[in-house]
Amino acid sequence: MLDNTDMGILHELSKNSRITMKELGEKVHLTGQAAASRVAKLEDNGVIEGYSIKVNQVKLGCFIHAFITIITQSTYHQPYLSFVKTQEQYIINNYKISGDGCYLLECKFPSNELLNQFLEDLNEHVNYKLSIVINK
Amino acid sequence: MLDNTDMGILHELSKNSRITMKELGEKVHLTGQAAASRVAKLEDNGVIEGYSIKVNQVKLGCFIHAFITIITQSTYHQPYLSFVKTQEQYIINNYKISGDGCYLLECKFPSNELLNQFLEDLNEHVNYKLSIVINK
DNA sequence: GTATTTGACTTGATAAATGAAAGGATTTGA
DNA sequence: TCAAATCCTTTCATTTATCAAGTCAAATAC
Repeated sequence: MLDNTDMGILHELSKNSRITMKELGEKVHLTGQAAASRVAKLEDNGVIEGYSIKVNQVKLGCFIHAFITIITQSTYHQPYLSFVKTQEQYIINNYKISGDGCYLLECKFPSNELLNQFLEDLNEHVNYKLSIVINK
Repeated sequence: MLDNTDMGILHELSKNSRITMKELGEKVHLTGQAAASRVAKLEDNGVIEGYSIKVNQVKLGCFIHAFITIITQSTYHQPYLSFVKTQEQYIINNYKISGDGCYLLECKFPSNELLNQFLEDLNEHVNYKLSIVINK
């Protein structure tokens, strides 16, 4: 389904998705037009889901990057899920997981105060274990 | 430092980083040239770290998305870190964390067999707790 | 209070990329 | 063997990006 050229295209676009089709073509030994049509095909069949940017959260004022393992006593998760929806500014991802916990919440916070407030609010619905990212 | 227009630019580029500067300008009520110069400034001061794509890992044959909490008995982490470097094809992120464990490893695997092999190899250096992502 | 500087934007000209259409290899299947 | 399909290249018209002035307003200095 995908050949080495396609993998090369995905690799190059992962490094820099704003590259021109002409440059991309040069990297994988195609003309710009051929590269563009390959990329269009990768979009059509859903391999490429979208184009995004990497934002430096620290420079945006979010110093704290945390993973929070969610443990629910209740089998009724809706209160937790509703709460998460109200906290979108802090949430990067909410994974439903198997293993140690029901959900793994990836979050960012601009201060310990706001993290503390978030945890207090969170604790009204579920228990949790907190892990702070020190380095990547 | 960053005004609402800059936030709008970051928002639009997060949704689609391949938008033309002309279109981006229209969305935030600027000319293409003004938008391009704002974006250049955001790149220069490090707010925008890069441009990337979202790849559908399932379509690439990686069905299993896992978080592995790493617990080391030894204070000497180098064997683990060296091992991780040899397994780049499976590793999405390796976070050093505080809390329950020393590292949080985000991985993808094309099969249970390869996950199993990975865990066996991993277990030669450290202990771990495995969480499989069911949903996002 | 006026002049100067600075920053952010617009305009306009030029260079570059994109998109569409046509055509040429190569492969596939009847 | 022939026809169809796939993938690529070439060409050209159109769109976009880039660079250099030029405008405007606010801040700063004299």
